[in-house]
Amino acid sequence: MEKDSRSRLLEAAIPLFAEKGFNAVSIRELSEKAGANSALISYYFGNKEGLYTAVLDFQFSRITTAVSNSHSLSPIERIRYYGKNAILIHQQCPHLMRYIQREVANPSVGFETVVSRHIASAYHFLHAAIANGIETGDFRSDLDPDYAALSLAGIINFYFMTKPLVSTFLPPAKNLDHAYIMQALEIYLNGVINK
Amino acid sequence: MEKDSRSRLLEAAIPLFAEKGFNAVSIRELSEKAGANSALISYYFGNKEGLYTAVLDFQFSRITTAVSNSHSLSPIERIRYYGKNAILIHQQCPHLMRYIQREVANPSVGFETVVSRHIASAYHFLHAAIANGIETGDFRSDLDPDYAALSLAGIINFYFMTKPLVSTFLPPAKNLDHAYIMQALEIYLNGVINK
DNA sequence: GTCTATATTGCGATAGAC
DNA sequence: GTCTATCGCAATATAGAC
Repeated sequence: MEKDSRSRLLEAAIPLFAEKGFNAVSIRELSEKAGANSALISYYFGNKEGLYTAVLDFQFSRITTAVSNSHSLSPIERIRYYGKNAILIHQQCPHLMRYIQREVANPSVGFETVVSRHIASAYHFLHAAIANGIETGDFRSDLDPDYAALSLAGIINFYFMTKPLVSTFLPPAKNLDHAYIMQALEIYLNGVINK
Repeated sequence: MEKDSRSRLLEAAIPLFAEKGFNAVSIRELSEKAGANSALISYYFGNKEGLYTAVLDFQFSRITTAVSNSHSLSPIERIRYYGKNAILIHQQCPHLMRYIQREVANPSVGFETVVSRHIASAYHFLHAAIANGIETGDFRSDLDPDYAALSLAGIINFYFMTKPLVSTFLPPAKNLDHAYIMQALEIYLNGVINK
């Protein structure tokens, strides 16, 4: 059973905008791939930009749901949880990282209302985990929770951001994501844990 | 004394392409800002794409020169050198990071010939520093130099990539770049040094 | 809700004068 | 080396039939 035109347009837009960017995708190409008429973009989303914002909304909501429901974990467990979850998210939403990159490099109209909020919720998750770890004495007391949170975000997310490029000069591995994240978490945790 | 039209076009293009992306900049806007005629873009660079590639070439060459002439440094010193240098590069070339992001998210025709090579040279610098540190016993022997190099690149560069966004929820500091990089290097070095 | 047809605008590129 | 003028094309958006 085929979905309705609105859904088909939205789903066709996800990989197209991700791979080519907003300007490089025409509503003709979009509607053709969706098997719908190009006039329906204006009908359902107002205009091309409205469709893009709808895609953003759909993609970024995945981030906030990912860092929810992880209370009752220890600081160290929450760090590991973040790393494992990153692998999962980018497997399930293979286009999300492109949208993050595009929005950071060149914010669209939906940046403030959707992008910024979801990124902030991920950041606050990390910040809380580290601040908590400093309190409990698990982590070094000379850490700044803001910088340490950003360091962790960097060591994990830079890999996914640059994966298309970086995997060309990385030795092949059967499970590259897992191998990298395990090593990265090891380095990071070793760097922040109180000894 | 004003520069020639070719130089003015090239220099006007750098911030424009960086901020808006290739497609969102018209040759009319470009030539207007450069104080030159739009027909000169074809005359000097073949077409708009040729101008973009010339800009890429100019921007990315900064990376390779940055990691040259740093022999005779110890592994740990080379790690710190990389961090300090990153601050310097992004101060001197404030648009470079945008080009890196754009090229990673959406490679242009100049990707293989210019982008890929310069990024690789930075990567090899880090890889060599870490492999050397493992040999000398400065760094832990269970490190994989590939993953460890990428971890360092991530902890440093993610900050610069996301700075426009992330500095909105980071507490203000008199020298944010320096403060972050010092903390990040501390975490990283603590994580890789043999104890 | 979906279609065709079209209005309108702006683009990149170039021919040819100077 | 620089300019004007313009060609040809592709883009988004919409009016109006069904």
